[in-house]
Amino acid sequence: MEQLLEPLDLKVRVVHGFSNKTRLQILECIYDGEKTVTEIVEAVQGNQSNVSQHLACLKGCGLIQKRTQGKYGYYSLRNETVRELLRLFGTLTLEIGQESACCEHHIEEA
Amino acid sequence: MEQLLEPLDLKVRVVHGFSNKTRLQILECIYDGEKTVTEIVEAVQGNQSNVSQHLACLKGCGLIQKRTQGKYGYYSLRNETVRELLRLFGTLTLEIGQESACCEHHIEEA
DNA sequence: CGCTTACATTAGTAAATGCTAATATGATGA
DNA sequence: TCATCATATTAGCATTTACTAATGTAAGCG
Repeated sequence: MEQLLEPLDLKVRVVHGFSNKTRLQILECIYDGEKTVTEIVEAVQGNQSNVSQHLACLKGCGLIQKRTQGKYGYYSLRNETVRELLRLFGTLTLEIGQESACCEHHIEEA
Repeated sequence: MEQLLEPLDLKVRVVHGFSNKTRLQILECIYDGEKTVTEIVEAVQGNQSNVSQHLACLKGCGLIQKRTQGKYGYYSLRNETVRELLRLFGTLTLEIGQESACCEHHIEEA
């Protein structure tokens, strides 16, 4: 029911997983180990439905994995590569610092 | 005219730069060195206006830099961290392979 | 100068995305 | 088995995003 994706499309999908504030928060909050949905909701101060949707997105993108135990769902990062990417995003963000302007249609210099 | 962004928002903006097919193609096509806009347009088989907009976006996000010489604009990756991130995206994509499902509202398993 | 090349910008639109609110499901325990 | 807790799913809407087409600008050249 789904056709094979060419590598580039696959890559876009993977990258896309990182590109949202809530999802980044989720990823960072499980950086050190698995957490339940409720714990994640608290950590990112989000709403349950919203976080749940983002978790599904992240899982669909392959960035995280889920382990179910009883009524709890435990989410964790997929592997070290994901962790390494998160680290590098931090590094790059520091390098770019406040220089980076706006990405939207109306680019204004700081 | 622009307020300081908190680190997380800055990071979101940076990540966002990577999260589009055309932008990813642009970044990969200048992976090995600077290129002019025309060269990039050809490489990604895009339309000039569209590519130009994405270049502005990438520059705004801080992922690339521009050097102007005469009527030519040469674009190149910002630094090694950007290059490293591109490499890691490739790695992670391979790791995830075709497992990754769809990120949209209608998640269908392959 | 006027034409052409290289690139940027604007406007409008279609599509993708993210959010909230409401509801559903499934495990647990009184 | 009924109530509750943990989580998932759905629907609808508002916002953001990406694309195309048209136009603007500046450099180079005859």
